[in-house]
Amino acid sequence: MEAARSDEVIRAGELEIRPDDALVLAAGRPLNLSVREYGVLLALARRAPRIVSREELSSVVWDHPLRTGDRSVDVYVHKVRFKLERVLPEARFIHTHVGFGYRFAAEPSHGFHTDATTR
Amino acid sequence: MEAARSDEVIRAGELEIRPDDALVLAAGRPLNLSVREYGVLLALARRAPRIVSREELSSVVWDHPLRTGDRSVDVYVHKVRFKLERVLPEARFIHTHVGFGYRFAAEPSHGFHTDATTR
DNA sequence: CCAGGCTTTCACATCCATTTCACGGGTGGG
DNA sequence: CCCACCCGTGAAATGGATGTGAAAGCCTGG
Repeated sequence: MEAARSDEVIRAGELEIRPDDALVLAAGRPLNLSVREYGVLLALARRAPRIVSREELSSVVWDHPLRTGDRSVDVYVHKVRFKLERVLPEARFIHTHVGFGYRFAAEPSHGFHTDATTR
Repeated sequence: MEAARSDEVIRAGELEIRPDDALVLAAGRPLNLSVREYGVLLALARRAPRIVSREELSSVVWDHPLRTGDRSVDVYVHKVRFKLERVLPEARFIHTHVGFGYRFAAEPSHGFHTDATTR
């Protein structure tokens, strides 16, 4: 065969991430993510259920500390959310913790009431 | 490099690859591919559904690492796509993942909507 | 030596990703 | 109620990656 692979696979609901293949599957179908989008998703997923700060995301995905006024992390979280919601509307994967950062977890989209899970 | 069992057959939609005979059938009809074209197609097909980087394609098909500025992989992907589309217009087999590489899979040509999830 | 196919290289077109900006809503403190 | 800060979001601006046609170089069978 070819190179040995670590066979790492991250699953959350209908989502499946295969870091070895740079591949993300949503309900079995491959998702087309850009490099940064993929980086953000993977970084969050690997650290679940921890809350990951923007600073950490920046240094991990962008490879440099977060500059003041830089909104790129927010923008990319938004892009990933958008693509995920498109394919898997029934679940939410990236949760905001105001003042702290973001947290990855597959949770049902519903949650009306003062959602205690995301605050 | 690609040793194989004498009965290996890869099928994807109307496409069939028989590595033992270096033969590619499109809807039952043999397709005429050059050595490089065949190499690219086979390498991608064997690694499906993985995303295969240009670097990997270069080392597998060309037998040497990808030099900076070398576009031969892109050119041959284009040639294979062209020949496949000519014979099987209803399906797309080689998908681009910008920043990552190419992925082999038989998918209907007619894109769904503005769906940017899988190009 | 010649012809034709294959391969490589190049130039340009196009598409896409990334960054950056702007605006607005939300929240919590005072 | 006002204000400072945080976050969501659309969109312009920018740069990089990929698609593509064609020229140029190679190789092999005849």
